[in-house]
Amino acid sequence: MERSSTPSGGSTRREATRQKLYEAAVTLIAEQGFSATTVDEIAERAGVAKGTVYYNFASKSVLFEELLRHGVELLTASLREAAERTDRDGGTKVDALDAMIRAGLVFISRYPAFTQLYVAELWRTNRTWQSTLMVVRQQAVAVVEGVLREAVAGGELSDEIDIPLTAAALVGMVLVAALDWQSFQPERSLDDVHSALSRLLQGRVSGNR
Amino acid sequence: MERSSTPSGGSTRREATRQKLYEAAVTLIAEQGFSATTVDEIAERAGVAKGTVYYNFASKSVLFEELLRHGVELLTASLREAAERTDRDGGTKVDALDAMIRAGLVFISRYPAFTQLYVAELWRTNRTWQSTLMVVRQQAVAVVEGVLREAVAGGELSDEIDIPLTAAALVGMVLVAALDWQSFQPERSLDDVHSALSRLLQGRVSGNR
DNA sequence: TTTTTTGCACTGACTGGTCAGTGCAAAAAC
DNA sequence: GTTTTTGCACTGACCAGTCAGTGCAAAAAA
Repeated sequence: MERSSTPSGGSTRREATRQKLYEAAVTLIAEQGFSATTVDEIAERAGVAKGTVYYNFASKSVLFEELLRHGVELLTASLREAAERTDRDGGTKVDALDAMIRAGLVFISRYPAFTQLYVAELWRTNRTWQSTLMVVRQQAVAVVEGVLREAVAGGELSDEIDIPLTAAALVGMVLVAALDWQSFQPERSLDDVHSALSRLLQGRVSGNR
Repeated sequence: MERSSTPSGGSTRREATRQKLYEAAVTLIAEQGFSATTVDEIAERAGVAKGTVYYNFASKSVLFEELLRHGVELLTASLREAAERTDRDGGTKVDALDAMIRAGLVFISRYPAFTQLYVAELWRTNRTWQSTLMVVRQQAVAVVEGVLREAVAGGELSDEIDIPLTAAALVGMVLVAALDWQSFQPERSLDDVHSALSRLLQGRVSGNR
C-alpha cells in the first residue's frame, strides 16, 4: 500500500518532530548534562508526549548520539566550506586557517549549547556513545589537519610542527576562547574575538596583518 | 608509636578518609559524570561504608564542590610557583608564561581525571555548584592574566592584546591539547607536547628558542 | 459516492527498578 | 570517654522505558 512520503523516504511530519526533539535535548543536556536530563523534560520542552520520543528514537542515548552526529556534520561542513572558499579566492593556506577559526567562532555563536555539550562529553570514557564521539571528533579535527598538512607541503609552515597536536591545540583554543566569550563576555563582537585569536597566533601561524 | 596531629587542626584520620573519598569520586565522576555516579560506588571504590560518606560530607554535591575547590587550589598554587620561580631565576615574563604552560601540562598529566571533570562542568549553567566553579575558574585564569599584564607593562608584549581573552585562549589551548594528548596519544612525552605548544606560540607570545 | 480498512504518528498512564539520604546499634580507633 | 567508622535495613522520590489506545488521512472496497 502506498503511503504519502517525502522523496527521500522519511515523512516530513516525523522529521519535524525529530528536529524539535533535537532542539529541546541540546539545550537541556548542555545545561544539566546527559544523566541529569530526563526524557520527560525533553518531551515537555519539545511540546510532545513522552511516547513520541520513543517512537522516534530507540532510547535516550540513541537520541543523544544522533544529535551529536547531526551537529558535528554541520560543523565540519562549515569548516570545509571556509577552507574551500579561501582557496577559490586565491588565499594562502594560512589564510584558510584563519578563515576556519572564524567559521568555528560563527558556528559556536550560532549553536552554543551544542558546543558546550560536545566539550563536556568529549573526554569522558566508559560511556556508550564513546565510539560515536571519537568518529565525530576525528571528522572535525581532520579538516584542520588537512589544511595544516597542505600548508607544510607548500612551505608556508615549518615541517617541524606536529600536525595532530597542533590541530588539537588550535581547535581547543578556539573552542575554549569562544565558550568563555559566550559565557563571560557575551557583549563582545565576533570580530573582536577573532582578531584577538589571530593576534595570538601571529608570526608563526597566522602571518602578519 | 608516634602520636602526630595535623598542624591545621583536623584529625589525621578523618582527613585521610576524606582524601580517599576525593580520589574515588574524582575518577568516577570524570568517567561517568556527576549524576551518573552513585554514592554507593564512591564509597565502595574508597573502601568505606556509605554512612562514612555522609559522616564526612553533608551531601553528594557538597563532596563534589569541596573536591573542585581542593583541586583548583593545587593548580593555582602550581601555576603561581612556576611564575615565581622563573622570576627568581631572572627569566622574562614570556619565559614565565612558558613555564606556566609546562606547569599546566604537569598538573594535567598528574591529575587527568580532575582536569576532565573540570572541563566537563565549567560551562554548564543551572547547576548548584555553578558559583563555586566561577570563583575557582577565576582564581586560575587570574594568575595567567597577571603575568600577561606584567608582560605588557614591561613592553614584552604589545599593549594591543586583549588580556582576559588571551588568558582564556591560552588556558584553553593547554587544557585541550593536554586532554587530547592523554586520551589519544598517551605515549608522547611531556617535553614533546610542551615544545609543540611553544612552537605554536612562537613569534608573538613565547619568543624564539 | 459512501463506507471500511490500513498504517503512521503520537499519547500518557503505568511499571519496575534505581538511588540519595536516613537511622541506629555495635565496633573500632584514638 | 569521645570520635569515627561500620553494616545494613529502610524510605520515598524519581525516571527510563512500555503499551494499549487515539486521531487522522489515504487507499480499497462496496
